[in-house]
Amino acid sequence: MLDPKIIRETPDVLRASLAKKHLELDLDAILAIDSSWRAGLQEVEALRGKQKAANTAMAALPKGSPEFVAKVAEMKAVSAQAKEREAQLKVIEEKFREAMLSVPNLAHASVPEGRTPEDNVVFSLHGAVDLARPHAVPHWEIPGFDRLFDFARGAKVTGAGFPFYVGDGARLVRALIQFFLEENTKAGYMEIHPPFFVNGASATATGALPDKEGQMYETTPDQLYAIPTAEVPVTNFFRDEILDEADLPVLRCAYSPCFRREAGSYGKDVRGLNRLHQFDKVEMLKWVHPSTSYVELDKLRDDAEARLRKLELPYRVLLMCGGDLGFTQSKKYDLEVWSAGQKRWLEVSSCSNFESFQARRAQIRYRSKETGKPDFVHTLNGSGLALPRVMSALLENNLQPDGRVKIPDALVPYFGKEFLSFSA
RNA sequence: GGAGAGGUGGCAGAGUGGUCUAAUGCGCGUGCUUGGAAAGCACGUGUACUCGCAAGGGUACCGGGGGUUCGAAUCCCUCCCUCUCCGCCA
Repeated sequence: MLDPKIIRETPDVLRASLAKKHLELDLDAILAIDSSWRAGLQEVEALRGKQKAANTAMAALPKGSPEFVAKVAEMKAVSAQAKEREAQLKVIEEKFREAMLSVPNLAHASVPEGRTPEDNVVFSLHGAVDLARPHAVPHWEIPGFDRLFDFARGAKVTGAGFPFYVGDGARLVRALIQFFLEENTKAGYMEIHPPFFVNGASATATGALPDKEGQMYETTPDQLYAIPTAEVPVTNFFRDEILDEADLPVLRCAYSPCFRREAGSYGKDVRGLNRLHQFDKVEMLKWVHPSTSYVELDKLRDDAEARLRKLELPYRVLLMCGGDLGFTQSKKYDLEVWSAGQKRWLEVSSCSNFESFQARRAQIRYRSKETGKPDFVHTLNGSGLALPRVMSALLENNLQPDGRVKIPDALVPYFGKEFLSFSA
């Protein structure tokens, strides 16, 4: 959520940002709701004041006295009017709230112009892509792949996009989760193991609702949402709290499975491990002082990159253009790993600064030492990392002539052996 | 899932229809005192929205929502949460 003052006092700033993000919004309608809300509020407050004054006066009067009875009759009318006006105000308030939730976050000045993913800027490139083996195959064509990554049985038991990981496949998942958690903890992110379902309030606070309603699995009859990312429960960890400024920045990491309906996805993007309804991810999150959030974003991105470097995977960093930025982000980097068999880049991490957008929705603040007053923190998060596409790259890039997959040195202690075998 | 008891400010805890902008204590802040500190004393100490150039006003908030009433922390309904006991169970 944006500060209503931005809409009210500097609508042109928002208009410029909307243009950069290529989003449409009827600002004038929101401004009209806002001014009618404020007019109504003043009216209601005046009536309330009248009631309060009468209340004080009546308390001093004898209960059955003529003055008292007269006052009751008089205040009955005021009370009825106040009730009516309040009901009207409530309707307007709800409209205003909904309107505010439909306002996207501002884009940062450093976000490049552009409309489509093709307009994203290649921020940096790491590792030698031409080292990739020319004869590498997509991971789903590797002999024995189906034994370790059992999509058929997953489809039977649950549905498409819910694979079983078997034997060395399961071992690889476990090793990567452990590896990522260890590395992140060493980098200063305290580990959290969150709930995998959240309520509507939490989903709204991070922007998953109402923006991505159809993308989440929803339970009945309890109306809980299966988390699309650990970002949702963990960001809400401090919901409605005021943090101590001295504790900032707060760093956390969390493993969770992620559940996404991915309605509307199709084609080669969804082959093999590229896009699943359930996948594993370790997420990194930060709550920071507003003055430091862009420095912290760079550090966050570098932390995510460090995981890929340690796994010896070639990758590139994209700086997302305005049109590809998303509803809630102010600035975002995507990390893409090179997948030698598919000969394409696969997104494995997304590092974003939300500034105060999430903090305002979730009411996460810090108390400023300077003013003594609470102010909204800035929140950031980034994958560190998402597993399936990292596995795609590992399988395809590290496939040996004998059909085994070389496990990167850094991962061996977690995997327990140097090669993954499809025949085991 | 069933029965019962609860949910009040940073914390503890009083308040069962009217001056509650919530007693009292603790904590915290400033000052006095002191060589310095403690103790003691004095004063202060929530959040949000809104009006105003400002000084300074106003309104709301006692778990959430709704109701009764001229008036609700207080009465009624409902939901959520916590605790105790029972049932079921990894």
